[in-house]
Amino acid sequence: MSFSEDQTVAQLGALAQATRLAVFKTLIREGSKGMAAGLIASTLSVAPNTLSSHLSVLQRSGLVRAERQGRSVIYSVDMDAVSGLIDTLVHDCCAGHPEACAVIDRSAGAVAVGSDSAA
Amino acid sequence: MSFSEDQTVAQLGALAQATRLAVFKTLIREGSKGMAAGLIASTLSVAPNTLSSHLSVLQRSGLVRAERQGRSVIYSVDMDAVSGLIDTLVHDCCAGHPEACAVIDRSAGAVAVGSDSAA
DNA sequence: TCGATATTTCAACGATTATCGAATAATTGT
DNA sequence: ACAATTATTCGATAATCGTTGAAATATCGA
Repeated sequence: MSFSEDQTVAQLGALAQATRLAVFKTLIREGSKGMAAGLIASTLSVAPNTLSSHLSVLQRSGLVRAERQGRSVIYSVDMDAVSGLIDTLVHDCCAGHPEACAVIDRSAGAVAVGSDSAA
Repeated sequence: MSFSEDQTVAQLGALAQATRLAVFKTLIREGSKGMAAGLIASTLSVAPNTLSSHLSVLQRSGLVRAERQGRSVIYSVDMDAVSGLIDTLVHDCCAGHPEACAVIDRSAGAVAVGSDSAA
């Protein structure tokens, strides 16, 4: 269920750019309903062709899906992939040092570390 | 307590490179005791000067700290920064759609989403 | 089929990145 | 002061990245 190191790097890289992170956040907000490429472009004031290349990076990383719908292409976040990425990060952080995760438990608030099903 | 978007991008970018992700994992495993730059270099078979530039990226992002100890420079992970990054990611994922986080809760195993103190 | 809409692809460019060899600091022991 | 150890900085180079304008593709409606 976990990701290869290469894929993790690709997914982190996909989010490690201001425009793409903004796209990601926008898509997350839209949920499973997704959003058309053109609407994302106008919402974020990004040129359609520039956005297209960013969307392709996000899609290639697996964090985002695309589905043609008439003239539009609807993009949406693959929540399983996102949770997998977060899972990988959290798992790496706890590697060999479960007590290190206490920090995450405490300061994050929204994240609680429990069983180790992620191994 | 949260990070600016720029800092989030910088931190994701710091991890979005194979060598740096390997350094990060190695340092996580060493915990608060940290590890000398040279030892990291030989452990990962990376040239000292190349590693130095990667360490500087990690340090500039805030994910990693450096402390001079005699001739060596000991690097260690700032767990607060790591938990902050994970917190930010999780928070973004839940933005406006708390039910989306159910996926994280289910598939991640090690991550459970509870109260929304991250807002 | 034609024109309009929506998106992607292509070629080119400047900017950034990862790596290397060599030179430069900083620290320690003699 | 000198040599040895540890790490960083400096140029240079090849590769990758983000953006742009123009052209191409796909879909729909008249």
